[in-house]
Amino acid sequence: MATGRTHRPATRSRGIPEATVARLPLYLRALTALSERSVPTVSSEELAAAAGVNSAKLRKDFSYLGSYGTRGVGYDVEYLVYQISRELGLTQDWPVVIVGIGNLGAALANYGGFASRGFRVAALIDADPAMAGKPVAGIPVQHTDDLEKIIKDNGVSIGVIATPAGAAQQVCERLVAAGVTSILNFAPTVLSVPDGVDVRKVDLSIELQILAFHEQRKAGEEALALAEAEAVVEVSEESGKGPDGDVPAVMPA
Amino acid sequence: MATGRTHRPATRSRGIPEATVARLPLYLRALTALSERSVPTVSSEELAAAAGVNSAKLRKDFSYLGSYGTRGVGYDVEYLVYQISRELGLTQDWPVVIVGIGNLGAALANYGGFASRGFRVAALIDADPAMAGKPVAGIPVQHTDDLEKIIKDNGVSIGVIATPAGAAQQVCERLVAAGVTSILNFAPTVLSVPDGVDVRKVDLSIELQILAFHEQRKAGEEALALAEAEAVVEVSEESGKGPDGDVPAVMPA
DNA sequence: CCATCTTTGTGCACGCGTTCACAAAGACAT
DNA sequence: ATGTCTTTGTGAACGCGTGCACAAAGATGG
Ligand SMILES: NC(=O)c1ccc[n+]([C@@H]2O[C@H](COP(=O)([O-])OP(=O)(O)OC[C@H]3O[C@@H](n4cnc5c(N)ncnc54)[C@H](O)[C@@H]3O)[C@@H](O)[C@H]2O)c1
Ligand SMILES: NC(=O)c1ccc[n+]([C@@H]2O[C@H](COP(=O)([O-])OP(=O)(O)OC[C@H]3O[C@@H](n4cnc5c(N)ncnc54)[C@H](O)[C@@H]3O)[C@@H](O)[C@H]2O)c1
Repeated sequence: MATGRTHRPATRSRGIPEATVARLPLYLRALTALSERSVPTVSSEELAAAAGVNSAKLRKDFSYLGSYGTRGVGYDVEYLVYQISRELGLTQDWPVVIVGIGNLGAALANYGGFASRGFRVAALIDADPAMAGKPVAGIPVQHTDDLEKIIKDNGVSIGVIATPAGAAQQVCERLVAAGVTSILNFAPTVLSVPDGVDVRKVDLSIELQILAFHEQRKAGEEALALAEAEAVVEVSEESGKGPDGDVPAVMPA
Repeated sequence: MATGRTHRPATRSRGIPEATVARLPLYLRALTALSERSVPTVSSEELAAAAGVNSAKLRKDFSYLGSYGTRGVGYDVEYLVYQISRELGLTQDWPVVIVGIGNLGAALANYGGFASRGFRVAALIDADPAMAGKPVAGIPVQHTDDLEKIIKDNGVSIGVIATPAGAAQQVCERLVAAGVTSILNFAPTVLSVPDGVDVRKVDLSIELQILAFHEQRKAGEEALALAEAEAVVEVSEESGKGPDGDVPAVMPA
């Protein structure tokens, strides 16, 4: 998802696969829930079910972190929570700025899930002078003019962009110039960033379009199945019509 | 990202790879921008740059849809917009319901990017009786009691869940029972759904944790590089310390 | 101390996705 | 018509991610 460099120079350090990294938060969430219920140990099978993944995959994922399980018993919940947290860098505090405090930015600022994992909203930034000083989620909004100073004063390395698409690239450049090296982008634009900066994007519209594709496919197959059931004896009379019009104009009401 | 079934029984119809489907919206967005600037044709190289992908990948992606390019020239923008829209199922209207009209749900309801791509917010649903009837983004919020009726009356097949995590699974089950077959989940939970239902999730917390991992890795490598530069002659005196403590306690200020 | 039973950790095979590299296709000029 | 030049479409190689299946590890009970 990193837009800047799709080509990754391989996680050299201890080489945890990117796919594994993306699942660690999932495991952590499931483990935290178990921890809150004071469950002492958990098997790969149980934890995998809770996280919605294959148990072999989970075990392989954990094997990249080291041998933290006990054969015949399972994994110690508390210990694993600690190890994964440490691996993800959640044992330290990450100050985050949100730029663009509109509908979405305000919702993000109000989101409780931030603080629960070591992420702290250090500042809210918006270009609208009318918003400056107004508190959102208890934090006063600051003006874009002070962006660089805010970043540096707070030692921020993670920025969230929730501005309109047109402003995103420019905001991104200012963030990066000020020292931000990780960006979470909600604006529907491709951000170009220098090497060494990670970008991840969240795009509602893309997710919906992917769902629509599968939805259409389901409807198409259904219609096809119906057509087949009806025209069992019917012979193809007008085939070879080209690559177009393969899906008949059967729209689900 | 589909949580229900990670294992996909292969897109049988004409077999467009899942990875390609996920990129089509990206191409479509770039093409739409070109179309608005009245650019008639575009080469794979240019379009790939605009979409932030490799040009060979883009050409291969398009090859799954058919041969829509002209060698020596490139692709006809308008034609390609139409073909991709058709492939994604965006030539028809998709009524969508949003369940859970809190901070996030309200932001989603206010989002303009919905309508622009054939998605129409058919209804807003919340469990809070105090919200019933109140308009959000011009649409009156309806109570959860009527969920099934709303789904059926509007022929909704795509649902968005923006409730607290605790309510998500239950809401999901009601949606599915009422006929919804595609779900976009914003709640931080694993949803279990029957076969034939697609689930995609958007999880802010997970994205941030992935960024934190890389951020930590960057800081670690930097510290390592510094340490190496300092201790060029220094011999390892206390190695073989086990799999722990590999990253020294050097935290970025 | 030994047998049994559970569960981890991983070698291996397979399939998907990515990228390179190039032949073929066609536009365009002469 | 012929040649040149651009750009597509794709065969092939490679690498990553996934999941099976099982041996090794260790707990537990007698
Ligand atoms: N609302 C959603 O649910 C949603 C969903 C997906 C994506 N998005 C995207 O997120 C972004 C924000 O959406 P929104 O609905 O909150 O829009 P919005 O118009 O409500 O808010 C945008 C905010 O950004 C501020 N802004 C504009 N230019 C800026 C700049 N240069 N620097 C700092 N701040 C600036 C504006 O003052 C405004 O407060 C958009 O790109 C949108 O496409 C929104
Ligand atoms: N706000 C964010 O930026 C953000 C970001 C990421 C994830 N999330 C997740 O999205 C979800 C919503 O977040 P939020 O900040 O809007 O929370 P919120 O508390 O503001 O809103 C939740 C809404 O859901 C409604 N609700 C509760 N139970 C319901 C039910 N059974 N049926 C229908 N509606 C019900 C509540 O009445 C409330 O209006 C949460 O799961 C949260 O973790 C939010």
